[in-house]
Amino acid sequence: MLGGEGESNTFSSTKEAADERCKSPAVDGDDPAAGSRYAEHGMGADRYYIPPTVSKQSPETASPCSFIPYNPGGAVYTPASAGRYPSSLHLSSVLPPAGFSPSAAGRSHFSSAYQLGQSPGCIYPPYTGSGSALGNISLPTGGPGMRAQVYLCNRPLWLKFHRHQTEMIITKQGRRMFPFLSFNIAGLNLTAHYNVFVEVVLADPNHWRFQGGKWVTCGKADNSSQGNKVYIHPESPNTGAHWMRQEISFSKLKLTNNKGTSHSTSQMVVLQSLHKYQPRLHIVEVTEDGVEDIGNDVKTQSFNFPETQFIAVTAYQNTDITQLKIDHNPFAKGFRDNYDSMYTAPEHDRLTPSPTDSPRAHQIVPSARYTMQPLFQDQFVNNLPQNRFYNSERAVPQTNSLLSPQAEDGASQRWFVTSMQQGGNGTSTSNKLDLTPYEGDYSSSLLPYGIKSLSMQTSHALSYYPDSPFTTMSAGWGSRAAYQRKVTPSLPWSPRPSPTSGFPENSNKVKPQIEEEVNGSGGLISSWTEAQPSALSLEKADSYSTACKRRRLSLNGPSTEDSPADIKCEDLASAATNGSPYSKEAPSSKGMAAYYSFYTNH
DNA sequence: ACGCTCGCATCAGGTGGGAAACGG
DNA sequence: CCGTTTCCCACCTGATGCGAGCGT
Repeated sequence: MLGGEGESNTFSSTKEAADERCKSPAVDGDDPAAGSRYAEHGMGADRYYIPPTVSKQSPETASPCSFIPYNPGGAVYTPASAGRYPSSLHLSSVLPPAGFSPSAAGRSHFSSAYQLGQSPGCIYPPYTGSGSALGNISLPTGGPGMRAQVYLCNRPLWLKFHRHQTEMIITKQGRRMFPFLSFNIAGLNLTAHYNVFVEVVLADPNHWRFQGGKWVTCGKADNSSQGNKVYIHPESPNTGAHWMRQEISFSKLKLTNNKGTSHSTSQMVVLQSLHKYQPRLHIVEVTEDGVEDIGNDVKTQSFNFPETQFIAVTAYQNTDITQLKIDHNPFAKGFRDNYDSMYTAPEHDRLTPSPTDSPRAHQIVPSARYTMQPLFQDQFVNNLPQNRFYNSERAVPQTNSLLSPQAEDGASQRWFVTSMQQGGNGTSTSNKLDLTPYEGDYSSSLLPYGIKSLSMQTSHALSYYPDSPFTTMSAGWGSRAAYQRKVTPSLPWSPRPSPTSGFPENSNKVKPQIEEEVNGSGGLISSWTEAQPSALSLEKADSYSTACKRRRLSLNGPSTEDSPADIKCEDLASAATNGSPYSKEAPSSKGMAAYYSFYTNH
């Protein structure tokens, strides 16, 4: 582990230094797993795995970063009794269940590969716009094998949920995750073959229960969990070029509590209700036929994203989570209480005509509804009338949020460079990477993004949740329908070299994510390659969002996500990105002007 | 005539809510 | 008794198939 030890040692201190106001009682303060006990004690015993996600930043800089309880959140509990997890777990990746093969079978342990030494100043190598972006990646190490860079595409959405302690429904037949895991990968060998899979491991040794409006521990976790814990991406194995070409979505991954399921183990991950889990991404270099070189740990890399931690439940406990799910998951649209009214609202009640100028939801450009939603919805989500949903102790005070609405608003005005946490392997530098984005409360990070502009032209990865290319953007759903509507049919999934020349067109693919972050997760925003436009949109967006907020609060009018305003927002977001939902081409300046104009006029 | 695009209808499947069932 | 789990429901999305319209 490169520097893993050193980093881990800073864990507790950093945590303490973390800005308390940024902590979410639900996920941090009350989270036993969040305490340093795991870091300090767990580390000693290889029972606990504490990803070195904490940087050695000074308290000043670390505080803001603590917005996301990385430290505790990144902890992964490894039941001593879980034989499937090798003892070598210490500061390393957890070995996949024995059942997993071929890549994991027989492995003694996963390498604690140093996952990208992404320093605040070199998060992403500038994208040149020509040739292969990959070629420009500066590997943190000069050792054998390339170190992958993994980015959680829909991180903003995850953060939103994480603030309230994410819950995932598990059912006998299996329930998809929402938000689902979606990554962008860079730094792989273009021609080498890799298996990409997600493993869901216990995040802590506790059994949880929702009491008094928050999650509290309740005894010990059942370590005797059995069943599949690994979900291998259906496209595995495949070339590095393939994996880097577009988002790697795990939207089909299902969670179940049915240990007996064997037929669909490939799609189901067996979990236990009321236990906290940490998804972990593994990238294993394999031979062309999918056989892993068990003798080379360097070829295995793991990544943890603490914000993706969740508690498995059979029924939602926290209404905040429920509302977030409803607000962001298109399949739950039917539960949006103002779903009808939002579309039937009088024309005059609209801030601006929708693109189609139709009052009916389905007549509104679908993309508008989805794409936009995330862009500003967050701000509404946390500002919904309190009586809208809460009627029981399950309701969690808004204070549970890491940031108060005000804080979030403020944050939304700042730049935030999306960075993916890396760190799974207990690599140290990952911390820096992760935290950097949040540095200064998202205020100061304005880093050029280049790499993740890796192609995202199609949506196969997220064919179902079309957000595909822009999943990121809208926290997961934003880009949906419209984007894929006229998008070229998905290319067949097959290993093939990633056209280096293909990057340019997608150079801004990740951009949407930024947009999402503007309103999302407390106003996170990333600066893509085009800082200027984004900044502008952000500013206006913020302005608009304020108006929307007022509107919603006072009038309880049209829903944020579906209102014409949203459409505009979406358009704006789209326009601001190369991945315009209406075309693969970069938005025309004209279009941009129009969008900006909208904000200006409102 | 042929091929392509578009719109509509249909169907499979995903979603949370709520009530009933289950179990400690 | 209470907390948890299961099942069913209405609603929604997305994929697919089909036919109409249009251009070559």
